[in-house]
Amino acid sequence: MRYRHPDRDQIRVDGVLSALGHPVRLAAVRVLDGGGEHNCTSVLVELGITAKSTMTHHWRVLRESGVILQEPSGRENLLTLRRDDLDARYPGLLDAVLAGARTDEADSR
Amino acid sequence: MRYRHPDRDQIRVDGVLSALGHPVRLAAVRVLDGGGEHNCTSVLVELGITAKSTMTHHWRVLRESGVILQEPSGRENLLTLRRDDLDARYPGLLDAVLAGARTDEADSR
DNA sequence: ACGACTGTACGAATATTTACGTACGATCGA
DNA sequence: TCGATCGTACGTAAATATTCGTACAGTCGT
Repeated sequence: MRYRHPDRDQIRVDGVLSALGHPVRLAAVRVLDGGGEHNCTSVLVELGITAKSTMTHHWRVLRESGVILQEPSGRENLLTLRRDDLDARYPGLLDAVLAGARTDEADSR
Repeated sequence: MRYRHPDRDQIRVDGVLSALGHPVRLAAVRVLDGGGEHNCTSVLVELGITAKSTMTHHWRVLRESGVILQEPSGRENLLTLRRDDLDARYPGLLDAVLAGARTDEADSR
């Protein structure tokens, strides 16, 4: 299956913010930002999510808001952060969000 | 009436993002960022919102997520952006979001 | 071909969000 | 004091978001 991703110019900041404004999705984005190759299951396991179908929903939200790319490869679905597009359209936004997530994490421990 | 605002340390980035991830609230924040003194009604009029009670709801979301301050003054409610707190806790985030909103606006015209 | 694996689609249940009307409390000016 | 103004509280309705189970389609290794 092939997905429709918004073009860089079609990305909207309110969509990005509401996509990232959910703990599970923000955590998923942090995993993708951590580097390495990821598919749906590997992130799901890392986050401790129980249902695959729940995660499918979150992937869709992230994909349709322009935050991630989903590329089928064999039976897997490779996931990447659209860092180039986000940095080009919203300079500094993604980094500020990721840094903020680290701040919160440090604070709650 | 006096409101409870979260301390700077209690602000969480997912709360901020989901608060800003709504077109009306993002627009309201842009108005506050524009400078000048604002109360609930002045922003409501500027945004063309119909119901005051709807806006009350959005003010609560923005206040409880730590994005704005609401300070009663006479019969009005003075609204200010918590720029200092947000900049201190999440450097660059607010500016990136506001710049992003301008990018989107320019693109859709 | 077979079974295991990856991920989606769909429907359902639940929870949350959004929007609005109405009523009310507090404040201000005359 | 009276009437107008500011904003909230509450209830309600509708829309959306979240989560999960089940079923299924496609891919891989043997």
